[in-house]
Amino acid sequence: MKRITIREVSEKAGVSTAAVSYVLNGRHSKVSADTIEKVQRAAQELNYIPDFSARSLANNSSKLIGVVIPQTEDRKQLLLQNPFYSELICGIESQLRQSGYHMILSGVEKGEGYLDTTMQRNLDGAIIMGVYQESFYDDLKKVNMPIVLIDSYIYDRHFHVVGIDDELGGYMAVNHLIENGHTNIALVTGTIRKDGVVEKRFLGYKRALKEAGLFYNPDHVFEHSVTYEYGYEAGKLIAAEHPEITAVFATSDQMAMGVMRGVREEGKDVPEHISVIGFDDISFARMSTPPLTTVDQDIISRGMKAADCLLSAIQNKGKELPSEPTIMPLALVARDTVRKLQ
Amino acid sequence: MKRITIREVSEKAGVSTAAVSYVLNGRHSKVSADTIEKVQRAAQELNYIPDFSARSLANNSSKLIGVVIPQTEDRKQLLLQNPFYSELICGIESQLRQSGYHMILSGVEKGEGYLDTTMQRNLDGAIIMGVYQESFYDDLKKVNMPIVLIDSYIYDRHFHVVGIDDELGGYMAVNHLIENGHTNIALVTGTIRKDGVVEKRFLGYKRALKEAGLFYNPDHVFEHSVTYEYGYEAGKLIAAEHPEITAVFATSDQMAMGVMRGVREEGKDVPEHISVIGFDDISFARMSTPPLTTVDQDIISRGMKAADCLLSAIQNKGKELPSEPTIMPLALVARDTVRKLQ
DNA sequence: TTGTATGCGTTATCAC
DNA sequence: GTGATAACGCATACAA
Repeated sequence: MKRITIREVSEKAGVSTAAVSYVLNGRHSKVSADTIEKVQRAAQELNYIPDFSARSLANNSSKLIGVVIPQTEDRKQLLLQNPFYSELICGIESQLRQSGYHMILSGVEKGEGYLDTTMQRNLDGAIIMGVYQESFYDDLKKVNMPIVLIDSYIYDRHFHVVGIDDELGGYMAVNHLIENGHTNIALVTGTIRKDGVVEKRFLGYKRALKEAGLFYNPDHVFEHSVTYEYGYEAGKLIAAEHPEITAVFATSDQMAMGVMRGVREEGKDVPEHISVIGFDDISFARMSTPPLTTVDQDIISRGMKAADCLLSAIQNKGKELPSEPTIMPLALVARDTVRKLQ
Repeated sequence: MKRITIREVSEKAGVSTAAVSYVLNGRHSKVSADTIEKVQRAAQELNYIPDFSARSLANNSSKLIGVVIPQTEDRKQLLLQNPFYSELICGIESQLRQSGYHMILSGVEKGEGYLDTTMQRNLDGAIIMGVYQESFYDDLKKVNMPIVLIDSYIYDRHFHVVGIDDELGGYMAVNHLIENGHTNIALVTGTIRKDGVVEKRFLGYKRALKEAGLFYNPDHVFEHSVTYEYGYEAGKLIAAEHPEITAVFATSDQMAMGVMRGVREEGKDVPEHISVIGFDDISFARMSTPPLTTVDQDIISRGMKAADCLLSAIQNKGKELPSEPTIMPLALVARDTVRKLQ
């Protein structure tokens, strides 16, 4: 299919290429109504489609947004199997497309850094999910483009952050358990890194305990990787060797599902013997057996919000945007995995 | 961060920009070893990163691949919540990135068509998942680029198809049920469209029945949308009003999970009262309760294969590639939702 | 208001 | 082998 250029449009309309460019870019103040009319018709009839590569070259603006998501450790694959990221992407893409932007979705090579892609593609901005090593962020600061971070507690004037109050979320979850009469509550979680989201949730766990006058028992935190498999291990352990535990807060829904499986494998039931609450409210949470009680963060909205933030940062190029993080709301969704004691 | 251009590299190396271009593009036959050395060092020291927009303009090749995935009907969001697509994307992205390509992931507006994006971005190729209306494919044929279809039975010389033998898959599933002594087997499925994947699976269902000398009963096919929710409805219906049915084949894992839920809601159990088998083996299949027996199509491999096909088609520009579809293998994964009768 | 001419960074076509 | 230089398609400063 042959490419229609701006020149052909200009010839058909009987005006200059400059005029065409003005009209098509909405610089209506620079052209007469008559020209606008002619150009628009010509463009229409020829079915003119601008070439973004050329535009990018002339403008230094590509209408391209980089979206980075973590990869699995072993194989070099995106962590997209985690519905949390999928749903985030849904939200992001929908907003971007409606604004005429496109999304380049990719993981990031361990050695290389993301700088290459950024420079090669003249990205207008980027949304980074997950947590990476320091050097990655240093790279990011060098390129002069708006960047939105998701799931990060790195507060730096170079970045906008769209987050949730993870500490509160942890608190809400554990408090719900406490309100239902539980006093021996385990925490099943991924590695607790300084300033990571799980650390905050962990802090919320401790605060809820403390406020209720309950004793924090380090033996009741099961910490490893954020996977269904580890949840399963932890669930078995809890059911088999910790008869005192009546409830567990898992810091992700997938882990919660693993816990339920593990508990069951040891001949106990959820929620009869052990109550479980998760975090995120991924779409599968409601499909689990029994349907999982969890802390809902409206993931898709969060993705949309991140995109919105980025777009407005791009538009306000130059003007500093407020550097306070955007905090999305949380809600406790009570389904069937928490039992009221007594 | 300032952009280093090819000109600066050429100056530093003391050669022409043409020489730099030759070296960097591996046209080593056109330059002396000495120049190669100098250019490489200069590029290294300056940390030169080529601009793909410029390259795209000069070459008419963008190193950009369009990946299209269906959207939800209601809101304009990607169907990425469906792990089937997520996993496909994982496979695709990993292969593309390793070959120096990037992926533009997007849905497609109902009215617009995909032509715009294609032309705007000078896409080198595209991978299309799902099924669309005729006009969409007509558009696709107009642009002269390699295209790979996933989940489609459109055999046209313009497209490569990376598929599975859906008929066989359906057959395998139902046959497994029959081997376990079931004779009244329901089918729970999305809308059966002519030449769609579910139609093939439906055909496999019927063939298995027939070969086993069983009677095909239209009342035992529950056909609506490919959702957890519909699976749930169907499951309830089956458990409540069809005591003769002892097993169901759901044409997607998500539907199967819904069926299980529905069955349970009516006071029956899986697999004690009703056996269930799914299709796809999404990552959540093993996490369901009980773990779901299903027909596994290695989704990630399929994504990788699709990317490989596309890349080799791009490289062989001009030469026709074999137009027979690539068929990926299937495997029955027996977990805990099918009970042996008697 | 309109058109001309130039630059954006690369590659490719030539002469040398 | 090597190096000017003209495309590629678009936007824009400047001249008209």
